[in-house]
Amino acid sequence: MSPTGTRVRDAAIELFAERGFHGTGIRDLAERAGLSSATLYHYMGTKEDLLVSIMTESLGRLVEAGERLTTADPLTRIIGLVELHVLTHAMRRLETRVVDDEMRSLSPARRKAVVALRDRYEALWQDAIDAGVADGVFHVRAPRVARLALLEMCGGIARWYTPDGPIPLEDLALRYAEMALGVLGVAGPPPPLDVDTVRRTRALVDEIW
Amino acid sequence: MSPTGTRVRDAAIELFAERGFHGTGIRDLAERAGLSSATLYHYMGTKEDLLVSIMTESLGRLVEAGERLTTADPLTRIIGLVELHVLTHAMRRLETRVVDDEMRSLSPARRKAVVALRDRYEALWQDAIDAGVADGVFHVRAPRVARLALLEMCGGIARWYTPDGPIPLEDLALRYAEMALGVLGVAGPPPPLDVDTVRRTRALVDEIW
Amino acid sequence: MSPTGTRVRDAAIELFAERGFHGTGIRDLAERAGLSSATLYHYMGTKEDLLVSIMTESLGRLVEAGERLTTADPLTRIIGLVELHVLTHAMRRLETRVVDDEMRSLSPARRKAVVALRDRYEALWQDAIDAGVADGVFHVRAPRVARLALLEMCGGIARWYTPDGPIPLEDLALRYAEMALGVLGVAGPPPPLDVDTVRRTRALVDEIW
Amino acid sequence: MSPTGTRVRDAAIELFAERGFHGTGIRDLAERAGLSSATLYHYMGTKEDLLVSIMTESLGRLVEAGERLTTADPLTRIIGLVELHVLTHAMRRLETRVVDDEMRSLSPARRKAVVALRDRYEALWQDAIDAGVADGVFHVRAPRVARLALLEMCGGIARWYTPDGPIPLEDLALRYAEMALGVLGVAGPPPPLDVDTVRRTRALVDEIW
DNA sequence: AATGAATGAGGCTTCATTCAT
DNA sequence: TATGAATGAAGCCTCATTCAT
Repeated sequence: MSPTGTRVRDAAIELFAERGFHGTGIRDLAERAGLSSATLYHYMGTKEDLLVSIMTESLGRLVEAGERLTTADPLTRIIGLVELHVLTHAMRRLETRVVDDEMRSLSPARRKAVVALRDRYEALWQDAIDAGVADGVFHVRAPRVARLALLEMCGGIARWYTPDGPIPLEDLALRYAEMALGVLGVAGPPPPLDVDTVRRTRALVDEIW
Repeated sequence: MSPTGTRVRDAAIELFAERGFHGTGIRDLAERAGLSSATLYHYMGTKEDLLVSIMTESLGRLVEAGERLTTADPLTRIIGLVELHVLTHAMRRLETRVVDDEMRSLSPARRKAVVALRDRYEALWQDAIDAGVADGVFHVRAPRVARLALLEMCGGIARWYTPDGPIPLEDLALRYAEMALGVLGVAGPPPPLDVDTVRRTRALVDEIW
Repeated sequence: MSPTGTRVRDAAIELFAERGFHGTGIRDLAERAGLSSATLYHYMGTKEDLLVSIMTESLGRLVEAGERLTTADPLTRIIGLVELHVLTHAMRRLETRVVDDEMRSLSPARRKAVVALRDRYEALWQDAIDAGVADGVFHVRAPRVARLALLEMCGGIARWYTPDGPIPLEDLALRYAEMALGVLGVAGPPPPLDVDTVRRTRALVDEIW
Repeated sequence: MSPTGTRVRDAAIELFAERGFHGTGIRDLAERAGLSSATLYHYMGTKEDLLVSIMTESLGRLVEAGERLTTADPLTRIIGLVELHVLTHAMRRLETRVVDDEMRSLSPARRKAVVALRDRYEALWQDAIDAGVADGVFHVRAPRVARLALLEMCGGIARWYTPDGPIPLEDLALRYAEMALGVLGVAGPPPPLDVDTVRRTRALVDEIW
């Protein structure tokens, strides 16, 4: 993408995240990107097209990364997914917030494809949870509820994370992994829960973003 | 409040929850309430006043209910808070979504008071968690992160709950309580985790709403 | 219709006739009607709705008047139709110009109904012509072409007529009737071609408009 | 003119005729001509310049052809003018429609010259009609009205003609000539009304266009 | 010869709000 | 209590045009 195109995109991510899609005007976008509002339209279709492309790209990357983790055993998988989710929601907090919050702003026609992508991603979580329950390593009585709870819990970091906080991001990822295992009823801190795993997940994130 | 006033309020809750504050027009509100848009202004101040009053009332009740739970020991308290949060977010899912999602739509001037109320509520959680950690009954390495994670996890039910689902609400509250204790590193299912406690919490909700 | 509604309508008729639909801006309409452009929208739907309603009403009246003439013999009928067409295009020259010129400005969806109405009206002409040919009173070798030529010829008066001109309108109607009979190959001026007939047709116009 | 210049011109004729001047955007023109909208400006001045040049050239040719017919007697002249008008409006229906319909789209400054050209052309008609009336070969009571009616009638062919129709163009020209003589009150089919005359007029058209 | 980038002005329409009745 | 009428500001988007490359 051209540098200006990137500026438009970045402006949209910032503003949609801060003020919401409907709270962001075309003039706001133009001002943030340093363009006239007419020029904006050289770099996007409609405002909704811009939103869709942001969501699609972000979710697409998340799906791609998530699918790389599906080969491992359920425990390793869920740890990887938690780390992936937490890291991306911290490192890309603006665009992930847009994905998580602005689904409702899409027109039905455009929503379909985005929801399908999100469902693919959530299915990775559900599969890992179900497999862990089947293996007896997770103990939850309502696996679907657990998935929803975990996604909400881990994604929540995008609502408050800043790199200036007292806890380094890799440690935060570990804390979330511990909490997630608690949610899933895993007894005691299992071996894969160390910083090296987090770093491997982070490398994955860096590769795909 | 007059019956018509209630209709306006309910319409606003529904629409703000579904489409967001900026996605909802005065005309939408009027139509949903069965009034002309001019008449609307007999029952509200500005659109933002309406939002503020919805948020203030909802949060006010949550705070009031939460403060009734502060006498118990940390474990009982956190269980009560989780149940309270889950029950209200399920039973009043629209208005709680408005509270959770539309803070950013408030002008700075109006936001202050609402944020203060929310902070009071969240402090109840933080106090309970910190007390539990001090007592050695909770085992978390980042108590502030745990609070944020728990609130996000429990409030998330408002994004998907419907009374038609397969799991009765009281059971859901129990599941969330179990997951919360997992997050907090509590070992084994403790005594207060039964349906009677949920029912007591529900009675509290019914009393205050 | 409310007085203001009528002002909006009249402004639209004037401007659409003078500058065309696409050459008329919403601000032009508002200014001509003495309103703000926002207020305009209390009295119309979209700009296209306004155009459609003008065309539909005008054509509707023309059809209604035309259908009152279908009982007579072909010669009397065609004379009546010519007089009707000429009188309306002179007396209502602006709205008839809009009807005749702005069909192409309608979106396909809206065009359908208007074209159907116009076709109904033109069928009255074709039927009269065909009947006259069958009766041997008209002598034309291409009746469809004659219809098109006559309509164009008679409607053309809307492009130049002004009440201040040297020839009174009723005389103009007679001149057009004479020319029309010439087009249709009728030999010699037939009896019904006098001012009394024109006055009867004019009474019909006055009744229906 | 360069081939590309011709493409631009042809695109403009098509679109101005179909959608009107104000209904045609620069982008539409560019797309139809297969160029970018910036490149368009290498082949034209402003959009209005393009319109003016189309109208001027078309009218100029009409005037030139019309003036070749002024030597004959009134009857032959009017027949020639009718044939010329009908043939050009059928063979060049798009550009003649632009001439006939888009005069109002010209700014006053540019309109003057075009109107002058049109007036020169219409004077040819008026002169022929007046001469015929003076000679006693035409019988019309309002010669100016007859001119307006004839021009409208004959030019109308541009609104519906297609080469695929059931009647060959030369026959159409004859039909229009017959109708025109009817309008002018000429008794009986006079000698010059045959296909050979039409062919001569057609040759004139082919020479000048 | 050709175009991507740029823009001020304006396109149509809706916004939240007020006020006289 | 209720609303039709009214509006300045703003909504998203396209306009015709210019210019550096």
